[in-house]
Order: sequence, then structure tokens, then C-alpha cells
Amino acid sequence: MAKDKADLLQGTLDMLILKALSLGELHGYGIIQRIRQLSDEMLNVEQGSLYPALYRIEQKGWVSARWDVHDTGREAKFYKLTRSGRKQLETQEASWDRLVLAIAKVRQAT
Amino acid sequence: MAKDKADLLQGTLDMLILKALSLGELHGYGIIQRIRQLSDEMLNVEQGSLYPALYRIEQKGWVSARWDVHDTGREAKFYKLTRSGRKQLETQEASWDRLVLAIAKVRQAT
DNA sequence: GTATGATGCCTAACCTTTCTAGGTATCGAC
DNA sequence: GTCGATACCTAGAAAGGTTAGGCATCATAC
Repeated sequence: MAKDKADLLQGTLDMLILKALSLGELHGYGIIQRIRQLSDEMLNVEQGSLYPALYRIEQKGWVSARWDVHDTGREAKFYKLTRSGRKQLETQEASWDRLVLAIAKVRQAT
Repeated sequence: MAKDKADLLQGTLDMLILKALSLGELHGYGIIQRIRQLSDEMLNVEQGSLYPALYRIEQKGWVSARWDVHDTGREAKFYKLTRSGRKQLETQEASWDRLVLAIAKVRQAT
């Protein structure tokens, strides 16, 4: 990965996917693009990370999927956040905030 | 782990250990305690995570270790940050900041 | 027309790191 | 003398991200 891209830490990907989908239904490839755009090119999700993650997330009931054709006429698998997924997003964001806070505390120490 | 404790994400432990040692030489068990204290009990590093991590970190030359006896008269293995370790800490903190920033950007989106 | 890169989906094997769950030993407190 | 805290360690499992492939369609460049 390019030097200026931050590697994801394990556990952050689900949150990013859920967040991307919270802005509206989207297909897999589009999720990668949306995350890249929103993060000002700082985050680059690999396809090999995304698709297995989407599968996991769908199994857990956080998203639902359906095949559809989009504007360009191409087929793609569209994912939509479920109610449970929206709740999960909140949970994960709260966890993330706690972790960031905790680490900030440790780093403050002199 | 207790509900109020945040699980660590992969990749954050090294930084926490290095940070703890940047405040002064310390033995393994003490590192756990220091991280717990500094984080207001929010972070709890398991022994089974710490000792392998210390070994890895020592192999990389980021810390040096020596056996010594401390105040209480008990033996313990004391770890000290090396110059290279101090540099690594800065690098990891910078990575962490970038990641936190990138994720914040994604989360800002509406 | 055809080669290339972007779009779009997927999988398998690998790697790293953390956690769980054990083991050992010393020490102080009860 | 038992129990919890201190202090070290290891093996195995679990998790999830990366690498490196495969396949197909489409637009663009040559």
C-alpha cells in the first residue's frame, strides 16, 4: 500500500462499511470508493478485505443485499443497512470513541 | 473481559507498551499496571498478549531487557526503550493520528 | 480491432496479533 | 495454610486484513 495510506486496524473495517452504507444503499465496489473519497484518499480498502467483510456483516444481519442494475447499465450487488446494522454502527462508533479516548489518556502522560 | 474495558485493536498494543516505557524503565507486569492506570482503567492488557508482544518488540530492537531486583526485593525483567524504540513510538503515534483523523473524516459525512 | 485500465464480483492461503487458558513461583495477609 | 497479588512464560485458537490470484464487462487509447 502507498506510504500515505493508513493501514486499517483490525476491527475498524466493519464500522467503515456500515458508515458508508448509512449514507445510502451502495454496491461493494462503490463502498470502497466512498470510503476512499470520504477519507480524503487516506483509507484504501482492499477488495480482498471488503468482500469477506460484507459476507460476515450480511450473515450477522447488519446489511441486506440484492442484485440490481445501476445507471450505467451494469449489474451490481447492492447492500443496504438494516435496522440492526444501524444499531451496530452506533455501538461500534461508541467503542471506537472509548478506545480513542483511552489511548489519548495514555499518550497524555508525561 | 469486563464490559467496560475496551478490547484492543491489533496494532495498538506495541504503541501502548512503548509509550509506557517512554515514561521510564519498567518490568512486564508493571507495564500492564501502568497502562491500566494511565487509561483510567479503560485498557486492560492481558498477560498472554503482553509477554509475546514484549518478545517481538525486543527482537526488533525497540527495547532492551535485563533482570534486576526491585524495591520489594523481588526479581523482575526490566525493559527500557532504546533509541530506535523511541523513534518507533513516534512513527506509530503518527500512524495512529492519521488513522484517527481519516476515520473522523468518514464519520463526519452526512 | 485490440490492448489496457477501470469497474465489478469472488476465493484461497497466508500472516500477524490478540485472547484464552493454562503452568510455575514468591510473597503478604488473614 | 490458603488465597490473592505479583511476576514470568507458553500453546492453541480465533479473528480479520493482505496478497495474489481468477473471471467478466465496458470505455478509451493506440
